[in-house]
Amino acid sequence: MPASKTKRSYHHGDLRHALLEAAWQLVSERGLDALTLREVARKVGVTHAAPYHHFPTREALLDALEDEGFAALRAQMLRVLADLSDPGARLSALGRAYIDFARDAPERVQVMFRRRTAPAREPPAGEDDVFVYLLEAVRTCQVAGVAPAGDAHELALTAWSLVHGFVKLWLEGPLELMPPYDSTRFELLREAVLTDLRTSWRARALAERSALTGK
Amino acid sequence: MPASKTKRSYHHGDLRHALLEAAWQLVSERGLDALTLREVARKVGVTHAAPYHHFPTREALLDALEDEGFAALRAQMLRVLADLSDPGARLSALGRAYIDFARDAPERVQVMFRRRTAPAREPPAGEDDVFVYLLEAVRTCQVAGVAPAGDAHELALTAWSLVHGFVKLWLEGPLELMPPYDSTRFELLREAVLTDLRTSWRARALAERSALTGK
DNA sequence: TGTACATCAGTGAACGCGCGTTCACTGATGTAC
DNA sequence: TGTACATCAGTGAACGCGCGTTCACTGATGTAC
Repeated sequence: MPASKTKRSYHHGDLRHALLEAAWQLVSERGLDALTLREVARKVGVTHAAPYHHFPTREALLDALEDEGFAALRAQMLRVLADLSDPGARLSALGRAYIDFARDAPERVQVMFRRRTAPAREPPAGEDDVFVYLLEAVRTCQVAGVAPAGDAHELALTAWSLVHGFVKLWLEGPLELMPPYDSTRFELLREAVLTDLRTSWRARALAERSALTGK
Repeated sequence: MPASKTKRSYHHGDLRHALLEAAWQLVSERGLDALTLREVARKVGVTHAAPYHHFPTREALLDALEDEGFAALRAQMLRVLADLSDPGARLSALGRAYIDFARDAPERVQVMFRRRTAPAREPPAGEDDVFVYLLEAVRTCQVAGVAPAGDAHELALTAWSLVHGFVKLWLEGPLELMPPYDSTRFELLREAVLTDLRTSWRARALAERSALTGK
C-alpha cells in the first residue's frame, strides 16, 4: 500500500506547492507582515528549516507568489478577451475583471503591488502581458470609434489608473467615506466607475468626429 | 545661559516633535517595515524607552503620522481652492495637488493608506475633509456645465480613483511598463491623465446638453 | 528671592519573543548494474 | 528481482539579532508659599 492521504511519510511529496498555498492563506488572514517562513512551515506541519529546500529566502517565496498572482490575472484577462468581441464591452469587462480579481483575493494585490525595499528583480512574465492586453483593447476601441484619438499608452494609463485606484481605495479603507456605504454597494460603484469611463470616451470620440466633419 | 542648541540637556525639550520627524525620515528612507520605536529613538539620540512617554505603542506613532499626513493634504487642497476660481481648472488642480503630494513625499501615502491589521481607530480629521472638498469641486463643475449630470458621489469616486491609481502605480512600480519611461515623463503623464478626465467630462456634459435641446 | 516638594521626561538594565539562517544529521527515494 | 550507492528532502538543535514593552531609577523643571 502506497502513501495514502492520511499517512504522513517522511517526505512531503509536494511541499513547494503546499508552502505557496499556506502563504496565500497567511497573507489573506493576517497580512503581508505576518508572512514568515517559519509560520508558513508551521501551517504546513513541517520543520521550520524545510522550506529552505524550496525557497532560499523569504523574498524568494514572495517572488514566487507574485508570479502566481500575475499569471492568474493574465489568465483572467485572456478569458474575458476570448468571450467578448465588442470593443467597448471588452474594455469594460477587462476593467471589471481587474476589480473583481482584487476583491476576490486582496492578498494577491497585496503581494503583486507590494512596495519593495530590496532591489527590483526581473519583473514576472505576466506583468507585461497585462499591460499589453489592456493597450490592445484600448487600440481596438479607438479603431471602433468608442475611444478618443491620441496616444494609446496615455489612454491605457488612464484606464489602468482608474481601476487600480478604485481597487486600492476599496482595499485600503477610505472608500467608506462615501455614504451610504456597505459591501453590497460594491458592484454598483464598480459599474458606475466603469460606465463613467466608457461613456466619457465615447462622448469624446463622437465630439472629435463631428468636429472633423463639421470643418 | 539657558540651554543652547549645542547643549544636550537631560530633557530633550520637544521630543515628541523630533520623534515624528525622525519617523518620517525613516519611512522615507527604508520603508514602513523599518519603522520601529527603537530605531526612531536611536535616530533622535535618546534611549529606546523614552518614546513611551509620548507614544504608548508603535501603532500610536503611526496614527500620529497619519494625522499629520492628512492635515498636510488638506492644507494643500485648501491652498489650491483658494487660488483658483474656474471650476474645471480647480478640479484639475486638485488632482495635480494630490498627485504631486504623493510624488514629493511618498512616505506620507505609505502611512496614510497603509493596510491595517489592527481594528480601525477613529479616522483622522483631515480625511473626511479631503473627500468633501473633492465632492464640492465636482458639484461646482456640474453647475458650470463641465461635468456630466448624475450622482456627484460617483463622479468624485471616479476622479479620486483616477489620481489615486496613478499615484499608486507610480509608487509601486508597474508604471515602468509604459515605455519610453523615465522620471522626467512624470509631469507629462500626470497632465495626460488629468486632461483626459477633464476633456471627457466636458464632452459628456456637452453631449447631454445638446441631447436635451435637440429633443 | 529662597526653599520644599510634586511632577515630568529622561536613563539603563532586563524580560521574553519570534525571526532568518546555518548545520550536521538521517530517513526516503531513485538509479545503475 | 536484488543489491549498492548517490541524491533528495526532510529533522532538530543552535546561532545571533532586533524588537516591544516594563520597571525602578534619577535628573530637570515647575509651583506653592
